[in-house]
Amino acid sequence: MRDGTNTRKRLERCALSLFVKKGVAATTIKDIANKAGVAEGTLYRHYESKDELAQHLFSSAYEEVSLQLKNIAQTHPTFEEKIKAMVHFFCEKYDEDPILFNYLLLAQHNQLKIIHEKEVSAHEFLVVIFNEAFRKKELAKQDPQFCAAIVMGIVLQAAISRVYGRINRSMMEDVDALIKAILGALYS
Amino acid sequence: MRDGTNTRKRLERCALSLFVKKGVAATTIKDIANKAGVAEGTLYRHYESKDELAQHLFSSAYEEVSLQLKNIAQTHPTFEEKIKAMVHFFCEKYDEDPILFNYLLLAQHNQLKIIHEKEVSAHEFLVVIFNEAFRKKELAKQDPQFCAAIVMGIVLQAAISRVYGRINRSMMEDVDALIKAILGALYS
Amino acid sequence: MRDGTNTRKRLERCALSLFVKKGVAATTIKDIANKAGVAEGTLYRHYESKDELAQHLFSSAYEEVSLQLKNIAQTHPTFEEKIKAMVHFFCEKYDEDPILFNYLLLAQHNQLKIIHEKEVSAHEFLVVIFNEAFRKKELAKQDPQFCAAIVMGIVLQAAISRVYGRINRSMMEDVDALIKAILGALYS
Amino acid sequence: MRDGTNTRKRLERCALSLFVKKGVAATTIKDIANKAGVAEGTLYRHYESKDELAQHLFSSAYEEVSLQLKNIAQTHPTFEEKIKAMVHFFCEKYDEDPILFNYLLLAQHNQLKIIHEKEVSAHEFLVVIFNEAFRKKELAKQDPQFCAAIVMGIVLQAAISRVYGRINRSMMEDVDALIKAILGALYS
DNA sequence: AATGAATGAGAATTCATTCAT
DNA sequence: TATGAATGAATTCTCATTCAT
Repeated sequence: MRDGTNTRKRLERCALSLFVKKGVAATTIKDIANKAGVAEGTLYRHYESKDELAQHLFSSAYEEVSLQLKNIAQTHPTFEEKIKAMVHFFCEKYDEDPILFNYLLLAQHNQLKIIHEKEVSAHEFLVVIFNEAFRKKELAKQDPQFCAAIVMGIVLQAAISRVYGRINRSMMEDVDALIKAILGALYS
Repeated sequence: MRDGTNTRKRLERCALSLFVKKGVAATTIKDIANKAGVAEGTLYRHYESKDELAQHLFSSAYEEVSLQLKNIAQTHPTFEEKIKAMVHFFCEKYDEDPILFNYLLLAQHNQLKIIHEKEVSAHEFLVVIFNEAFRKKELAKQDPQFCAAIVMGIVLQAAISRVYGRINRSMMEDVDALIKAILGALYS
Repeated sequence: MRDGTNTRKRLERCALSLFVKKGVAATTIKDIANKAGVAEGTLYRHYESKDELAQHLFSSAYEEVSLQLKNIAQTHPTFEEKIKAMVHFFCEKYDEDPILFNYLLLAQHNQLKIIHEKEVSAHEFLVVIFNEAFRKKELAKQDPQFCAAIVMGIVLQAAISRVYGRINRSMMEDVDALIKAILGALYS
Repeated sequence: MRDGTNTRKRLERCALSLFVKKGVAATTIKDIANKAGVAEGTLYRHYESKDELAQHLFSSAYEEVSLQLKNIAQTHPTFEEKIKAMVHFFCEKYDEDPILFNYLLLAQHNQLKIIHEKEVSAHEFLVVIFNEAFRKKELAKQDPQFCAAIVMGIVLQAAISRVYGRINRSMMEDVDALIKAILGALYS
């Protein structure tokens, strides 16, 4: 009996790169099937619809990253260590699978609503961490949402610069600079 | 008596908010016409196509902002003043018309072709300014693309936090904090 | 401005005859559009889907007939007169638009569930009438559902015999014979 | 160890109830396979196609019933006895396997081609019997098609009332009432 | 300018059937 | 015999655009 795992993986990778290159709406089932070298109908054996595929790609990656971020935050005692570890983790992950990460970055503006409902956004984690830091007097009290925006903004824009080819280094090569910038912005 | 200018304006505002909420591809002519309270065909009295409308909305706003940004950069002598003025301008513009600005922000992920063709993204302005600052020793030499990413990241994420309702203040209320954070990140 | 009423009517008549001839499932949008001489997309300007069209054809006709039957039952005092008038009405209606009626007959096995929910089936009317007749001692007490089945069975099968070409007369030509048969069956 | 006969029987029963519930066209191979707890492909070990299965279910039951009906008609001398025996047989058969019988009843509206090809519908039997009765002066001369419609209508509607749960008794419990009604209708 | 019915190309989806295991 | 992944033709449906009014 044929094993569909391979086809499924191929479909996901092909869809991913097309979604990143052209956007979900502009990518057709035909595009994906052609690229994956299967018939159009095959996609529907694995996913109920194009949207479900787009969703699945987003959610599964997003949830995994979110969970790991949470873990990392918990295993580090001080605020500064938490931030360092999280940025480090993010850079590592990005370099590991830039296409998947690019999808995560670009898709967030369309699919984040769903994630919002699940209340597991990275943004919210950061808010929790900031509130804890304020309580422990590790950082001068400010709007945690504002602080979270700074951290997210710096890291995400660094990644987006890679999407558009403005920076070609790996994220890990900039990890220290990123951490320094973030802490500089927060402690300024 | 119907006034064509009014219809046009209404179509643009309705299109804009729908484009921001659902994305250009997912917004149909019918959506726009319904929201504007006109017939579907009416849109074609004002624009050749949906794409032309999307383009027009982007370009007209973008051009104005670009021009003003360039102006600001030229009228301020030092690097720090330039940055301050630009962030100030950005916040002001955002508060003036958040929906239009959100469209400008989010469109970068959908209509990149346009921006690239014009080769005049805000990012590129920043790179020029950074290179000048390095030349003038106003700032320790670094990768200007990296620096630009930091500035853009902080400002854009602050705006995006407003899109998602995480921050409800005006941008101008945060303008000083934003400038402080940016300079803190750059000089760290 | 073009008036869609004509197109709509034509679509309904064409759909109706195709549904009767081949069944709803076996009739394609293309079939209907071709027969009506319009583009396939046109159907969707008038109905959300093929199913909605099938449903609409059924419901609107069924509801009208049910309502009229109810009226007739109320305007006749005795049980026998009620039955006579209802059978008369049914025969008249059938002859007026046999295709629509055939659709009603054949579709009932697929769509009657929906009607059931509305509690307006002809069967239920009959039950009410029989209960009243039992109360008034116009008829020996029996299971009203059983009696209703007899009335419905005789009338509907006479109509179905026309669908399949076994009988070619109009229903009105058999109206007296039908009434006689029904009363004979009930009073036996 | 799997027994092929069992699988086949299960497939048939599952298909049957689905065909009755949703109609042949609306029932998918997947539906049947899922309900039977086998893979989709398995069905094709037993039947060439979905249509062959639908056909087979119909034909095998139909043939048996037809043959027995013919037999009954021949072994009873008088018209009244023939009718009584046939109704009796019909009720017995229905109670024996209501689902199969419902399929037989409802299939006439979907698979008429088959019946017509065989030209041996119950309706035609009745016509022959009626013509004989007219010849023997057992019944006043009328349109045999009309008479057949009365008999079929009463019996089928009684069965259909069971499909829709309006009557919950077995058919055999109503057999005498049915015969009385039929004769009442015919001799009226 | 405005309308909204009609178009038709193209996209998404369904599903009976085949086939490698 | 059994499996279920894969196929692909057929079908449904969408929607930007055109056009008669």
